Amino acid sequence: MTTFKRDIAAVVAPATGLTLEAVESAITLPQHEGQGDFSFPCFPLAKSLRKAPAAIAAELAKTLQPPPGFTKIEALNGYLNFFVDKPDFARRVLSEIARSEAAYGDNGLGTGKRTVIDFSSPNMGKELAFHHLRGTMIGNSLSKVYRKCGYEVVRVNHLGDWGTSYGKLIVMFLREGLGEADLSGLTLEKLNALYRSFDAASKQDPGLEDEARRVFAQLESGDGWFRRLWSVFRDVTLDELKRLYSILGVGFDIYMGEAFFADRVDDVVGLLQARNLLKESQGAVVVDLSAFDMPPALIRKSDGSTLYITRDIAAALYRHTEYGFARCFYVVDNGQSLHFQQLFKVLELMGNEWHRQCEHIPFGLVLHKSEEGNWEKGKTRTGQASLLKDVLEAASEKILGIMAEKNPEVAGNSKLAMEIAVGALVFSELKNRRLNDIRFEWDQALSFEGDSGPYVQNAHVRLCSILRKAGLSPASLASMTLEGIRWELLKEASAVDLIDTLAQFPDKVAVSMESRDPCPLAQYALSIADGVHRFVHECRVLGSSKEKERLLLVAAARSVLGSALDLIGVPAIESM
RNA sequence: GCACCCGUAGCUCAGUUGGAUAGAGCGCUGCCCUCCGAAGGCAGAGGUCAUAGGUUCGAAUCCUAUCGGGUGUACCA
Repeated sequence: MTTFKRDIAAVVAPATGLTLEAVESAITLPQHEGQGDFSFPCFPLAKSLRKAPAAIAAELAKTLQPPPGFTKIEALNGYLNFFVDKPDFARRVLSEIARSEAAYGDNGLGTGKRTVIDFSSPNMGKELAFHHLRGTMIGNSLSKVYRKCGYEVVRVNHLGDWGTSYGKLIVMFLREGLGEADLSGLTLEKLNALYRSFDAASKQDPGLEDEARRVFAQLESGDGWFRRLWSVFRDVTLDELKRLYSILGVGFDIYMGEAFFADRVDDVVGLLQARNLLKESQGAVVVDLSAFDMPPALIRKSDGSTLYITRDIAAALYRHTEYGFARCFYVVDNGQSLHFQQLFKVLELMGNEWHRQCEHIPFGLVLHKSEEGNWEKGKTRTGQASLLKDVLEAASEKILGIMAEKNPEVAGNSKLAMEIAVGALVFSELKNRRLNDIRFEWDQALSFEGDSGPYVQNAHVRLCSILRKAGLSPASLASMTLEGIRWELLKEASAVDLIDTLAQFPDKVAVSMESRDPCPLAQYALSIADGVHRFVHECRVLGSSKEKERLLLVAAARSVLGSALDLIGVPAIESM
């Protein structure tokens, strides 16, 4: 794509007096038929040339020679429209895809740089709710996209395994008369129930909150029994967590929770003190941020225990010295933006120039309908938010029914049903821009029609099916010879459009990276699927006189669609 | 009050370093399986891009204000 733009720039720049870069970045892709394949708008030239844009375009169209690979240049509405030589375009695009395969779309933007991506990061003792899927899959996708751009990526799960919540769990555990003997059979459901009963009990007895804080303070100062309970609670949660991650196809390089940083907070306090940033206020130790129009950062509570910003400072310092990151991303919901503003400001005040390399990647909240009928942030503890495992299960069950109805060959394949369920749920999370709030409704979450994961997966399935019937494996692109391919035969509108779409993949990868949003790639997967469905509908592949050419396009489309699906975390299945 | 985010078709949303005639899906009206998978394709209806100003040759996109919705705002994470 960029090589085509560069070729155009080489012709246009000398004639207009603009730089190559200026021309290249001004070139756009036209939307409508008859406008060619690449356009250069002549409007900015009107002032310097003191001529109407339409006249400039007309004159340039007359005098310029089409660059190699182009057939003609036309002027229309003040635009200079460039028409590619279709067979040559097909040759260049498909050859490149065939040559690079899974590496197609790679770019070296991040070569030699390391990026830490902190995502998912759930709290221990609580079930994963549906809304955790968003951050988890955005982080998962971004880590793949950044890897594709050459970055070395460190995926960190910053577990919420420290804090007053543990005081609450321990208080309830003891209140219910449980002990060592009950630890072996402990489940995450039970821990969740403890949270709920704590909430109920503390409504009756507000003193319980204080007790929980006291217990946490004891835990933090090293109480052995409490430490033992904490450790079991954490393990129980982690087991269930990893079960769900494996269903989702998500992996982490490091599970390092807040507890790990708990005994580094004294160092943080020391550093803050050395910079003379600390101040006592209402019995607590804070960094005053009023000069920056922000509430103070609470470093230590009045009972001496720490808060999560203190541990986040410790974690940032640790990550910087340990990984020497070029970038450190925090994929956390938009509700925490003030926290991250405070965190980055404190890092700056501490004299860390690298605070600029830290970035909050916020995403919109999942809203649930309250009893009053308002849309608001769901709460796991009140049971208002839906659990991720329940949604996954309901989705795969429904899909199992659809499979039995549509394709007897795969009926009863529950593993496949789960892959389709994951594809559906993940795709619907990522097809919209990450900052949009999402309203959770069961019938919408379980809707698999239209622009959905299954639709995109189905396009991949059909390509695989054609390749299979041709006696080829889905990944057979590499083994196909380009010798004797008659490129001019790929001339039907659906074939031409599909090739055009495939050519855009590298640009979409870069856009997704720059915007730190998987959405452009999800939308792109959708447009490949559209193109695939139209192509296989219009153009018979097997047994056609153009079988060799069309089979190559099928294999190339399969390869690019597979890459796109992989980047957004939707399973690229081969039958359904 | 202040801060962050959102407002595009009846509904859910793409489109955003400013470019030509604003696009999908769902729902609605029809059409297409002796044809590699119909979880598909084709056609139709549906829009003052929240509102009002501004910048510009050009604004859904940038700036300002207003309205509406979500979230956060000192000892939870």
